[in-house]
Amino acid sequence: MASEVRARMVDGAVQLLAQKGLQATSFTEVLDLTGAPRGSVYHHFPGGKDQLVGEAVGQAGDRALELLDRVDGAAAEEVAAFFIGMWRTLLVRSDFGAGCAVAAVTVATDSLELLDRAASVFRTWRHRLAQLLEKGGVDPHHAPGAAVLLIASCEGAVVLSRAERSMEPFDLASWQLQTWIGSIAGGT
Amino acid sequence: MASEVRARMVDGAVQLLAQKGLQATSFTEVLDLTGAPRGSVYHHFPGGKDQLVGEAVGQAGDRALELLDRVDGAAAEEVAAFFIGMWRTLLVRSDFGAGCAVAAVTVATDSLELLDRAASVFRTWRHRLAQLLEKGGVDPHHAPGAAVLLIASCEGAVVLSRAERSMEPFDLASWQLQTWIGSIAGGT
DNA sequence: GTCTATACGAAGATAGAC
DNA sequence: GTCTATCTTCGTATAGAC
Repeated sequence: MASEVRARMVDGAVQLLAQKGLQATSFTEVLDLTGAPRGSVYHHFPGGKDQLVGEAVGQAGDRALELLDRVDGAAAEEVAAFFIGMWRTLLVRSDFGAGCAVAAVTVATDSLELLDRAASVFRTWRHRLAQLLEKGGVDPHHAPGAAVLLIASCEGAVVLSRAERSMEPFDLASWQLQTWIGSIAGGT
Repeated sequence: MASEVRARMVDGAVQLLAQKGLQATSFTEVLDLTGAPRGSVYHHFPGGKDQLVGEAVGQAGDRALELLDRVDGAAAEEVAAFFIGMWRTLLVRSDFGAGCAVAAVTVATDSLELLDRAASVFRTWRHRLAQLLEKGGVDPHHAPGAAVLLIASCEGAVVLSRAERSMEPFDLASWQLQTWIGSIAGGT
């Protein structure tokens, strides 16, 4: 299939963004990682690197969103635990080598379009998470706030744990988070 | 003075890291920003870019630490509010153009030394913040956890707000954070 | 769709004069 | 301490053949 190579390149870009950041996500690296043919880079991505990275950001956003479907209808505590678990798994599997691809782009790009793409992903996550938390028992008034704090905390905790190459900061932060979610979900 | 130029370069590097990330923190950019003379780059930083960036990370860490001295002895709620306020000010003053220099390095470097430097900064922040929170009324058992969550949340919230170019995510997250701190500080 | 060749710029780094 | 010149490597991007 024609787009198989294309899809692999986008996936590879997601991985590289998460692991090495925007700079190191060069065509050369993506090609090395995916085994995609050099000659077809600008065939698939006439918009160049920004297009590839933009699609990678979208891809990373979609993937997380799909995963969240698994806890649709679950209790708020489980929703939070699952979301936290997603990030924890990323850290453990990559041995602290990977973080959030979307955040990596956000702090390193000078393109407003890429920034908009990242913003769009974050907004979608926030919305979906708030929806799930509300369904799971969180006061509708508090759900949006709980969703942002959950996302922000995980994003930040991932950075701390990557720097320290230890789960300790992440686990410590997520523990607080979980008990907090428990308190606003149960005690309304 | 001899080290004046040097200090300006480190400060410039901090600023560039926060605004444009590790890649864009090149000697050229630092020189343009600070007006420092080209010829003395490797005189002041024989270790090259990594040395400059490493010192910038340390500098950024120290600066935040110094600021925190202002709330030594204050109530936990005030300590949290002040820490949050530091990040808020950064976002507002830079019009969402700047974030955390330490985090920017963490997600983009492949140097273990730089990662260690970043880890060291985060650990110092955690320790100092926990100390202040404890002094301000937080249960000693909970202080370290509260400190990590505070730092992680702010780091993440800054990223969300930079992407969306709006204070809304940051303010929403910090609001949750403040009420939470209030609950663990007052209600022990 | 994929190849090779190539243009162009920018980055990090070094050497030697002043 | 600072300057200029230069080397090397790597990145993005384009052109034209297959």
